[in-house]
Amino acid sequence: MRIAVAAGAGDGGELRPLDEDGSPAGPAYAVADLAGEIAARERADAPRWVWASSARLYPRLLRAGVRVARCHDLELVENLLLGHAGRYGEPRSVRAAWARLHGLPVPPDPPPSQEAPAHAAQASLFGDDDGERAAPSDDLGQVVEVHAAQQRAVAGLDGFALLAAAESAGSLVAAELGHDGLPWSAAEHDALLTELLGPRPSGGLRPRRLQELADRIGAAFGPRTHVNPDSPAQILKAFAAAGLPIPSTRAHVLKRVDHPAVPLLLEYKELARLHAAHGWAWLDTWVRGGRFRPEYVVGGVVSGRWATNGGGALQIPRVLRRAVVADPGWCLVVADAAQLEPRVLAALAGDRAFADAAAHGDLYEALSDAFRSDEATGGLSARAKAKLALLSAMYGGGTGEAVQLLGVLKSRFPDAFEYVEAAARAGERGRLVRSLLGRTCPPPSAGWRELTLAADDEGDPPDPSAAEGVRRPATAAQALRSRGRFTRNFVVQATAADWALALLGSLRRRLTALGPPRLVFFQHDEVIVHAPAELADAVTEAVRASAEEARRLLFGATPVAFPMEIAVVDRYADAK
DNA sequence: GAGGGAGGCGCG
DNA sequence: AAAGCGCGCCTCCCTC
Repeated sequence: MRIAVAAGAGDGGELRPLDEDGSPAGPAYAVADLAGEIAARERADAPRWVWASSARLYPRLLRAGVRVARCHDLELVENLLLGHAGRYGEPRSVRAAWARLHGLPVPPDPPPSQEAPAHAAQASLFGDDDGERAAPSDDLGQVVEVHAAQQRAVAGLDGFALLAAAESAGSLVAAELGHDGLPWSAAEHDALLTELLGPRPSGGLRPRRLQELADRIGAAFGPRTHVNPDSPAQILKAFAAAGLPIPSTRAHVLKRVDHPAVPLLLEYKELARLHAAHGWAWLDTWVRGGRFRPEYVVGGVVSGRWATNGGGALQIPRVLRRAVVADPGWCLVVADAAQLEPRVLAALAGDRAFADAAAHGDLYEALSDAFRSDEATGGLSARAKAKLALLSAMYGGGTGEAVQLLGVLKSRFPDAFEYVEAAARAGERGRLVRSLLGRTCPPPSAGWRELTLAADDEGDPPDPSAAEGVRRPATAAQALRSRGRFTRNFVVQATAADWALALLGSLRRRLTALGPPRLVFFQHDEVIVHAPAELADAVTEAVRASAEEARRLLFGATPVAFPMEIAVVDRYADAK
């Protein structure tokens, strides 16, 4: 059973029961308390809720204490359908979708980010929690019509029903992650910063440790020399003046330079980044009541990975993991899909030998026999060679010694090799590639087509569009290779995202059955569940069962295993 | 003073 | 030793 929902401008809204195919199964009706009505119908029927956008609607329900099991997120599904049709980036709102159905002018999507938590404090000045109440109310007729059209479209595309359901489940998870928050100890965070940087400085001053390093860096270049270590340009100049010209100030470049300033600079860079990106200012902005509440953006990455809006939740430095601490009597179940992308390739390609190697344990170790005899890459262990070959195949690398290793991969695991090669060739021809469930890569830009059509053999002209200021490959050959690397990687990364989404949906359902445990973190191939300590084993089992369910949903009877590395800990830093 | 590109680095 | 894919977000520094 499905129920379409249109949120009103205030607390009310309109609803209408639907059949699976989207046709109305009863009359529309209005209610004054939408959250209350949804709670009641959820208890009675647990329908699949059909609404414009979980990101806009569901936080309001969560604040009212209402959780739902299933939904159909029209904006996210519209986005998937548009992408599949090669119309990536067209407006995805219900209004826009409805206009397209009727051949009417399509309104642009409202600019994102107005509902970001960072702006919530500002918005509340105007009596507005996070902007959703100010949004114009949904039109129930449009919701019903767009949903029916989507159901027809989805039914005609292989895998898409699962993709739409998984993306929608993801939208519920994302809102719940933002609502529940990651347990975060401000005291631990502050202690770590103080340990590494010195006490919190007042004003905009550098912390003591950074100032010391900055002074010593200047002194290393000469008496009374002043170099701002935050300025790559000044650092380059200082090294040039010292007779050591360097192409950039990246850490790996500096490491090869013999100069007393180098170790100081490397330490400065590391600490300065921690201070700037995750220092006291971050703590003040993002942590409230012992929780870090990032805003996840489902489908924020073309491959189907999630992005976040502010707070950098997907880039939390490893040193800060000691600030992620379970509540007393609770634990963190930290679970990580081991070697997910090469396993996905193994399952996708149906390469018998490769899939057998991926059937259990350490995939790279299992493959390493094939690379043991390779002489070309001296120092590396056979396992390291196997890993390098795989990464090169999936990322489109393969310069230098990796060329040799790719040759081994090609001869020993031809189907796996061919799978990514075919994706690369498709990309170079300007074609679209898709994940297993049908998520589709964006088409190449007009500039790419122009460049690659204009000069399709060697001797490419310099890029005439450079004047536009857009960073572009200089030659057609570069553009082609770049696009090939993108599509080559897309098929693997996007199918890994399919799998992760299926995992999340399954795990969410199992955790709901357990009661108190909550998903509190998700990062591409890793989840954290916050649970009462006595439920740790049950949660661990739920994670394993979910990984297995995701494998079966995507790949059926593949021999490829998707093992989870799971740790039950008090703090995130103690996992692996 | 805002805006944005470049350089750099955090995560997977 | 580094590189090949996908991101967000910091500071610097230049342009408008």
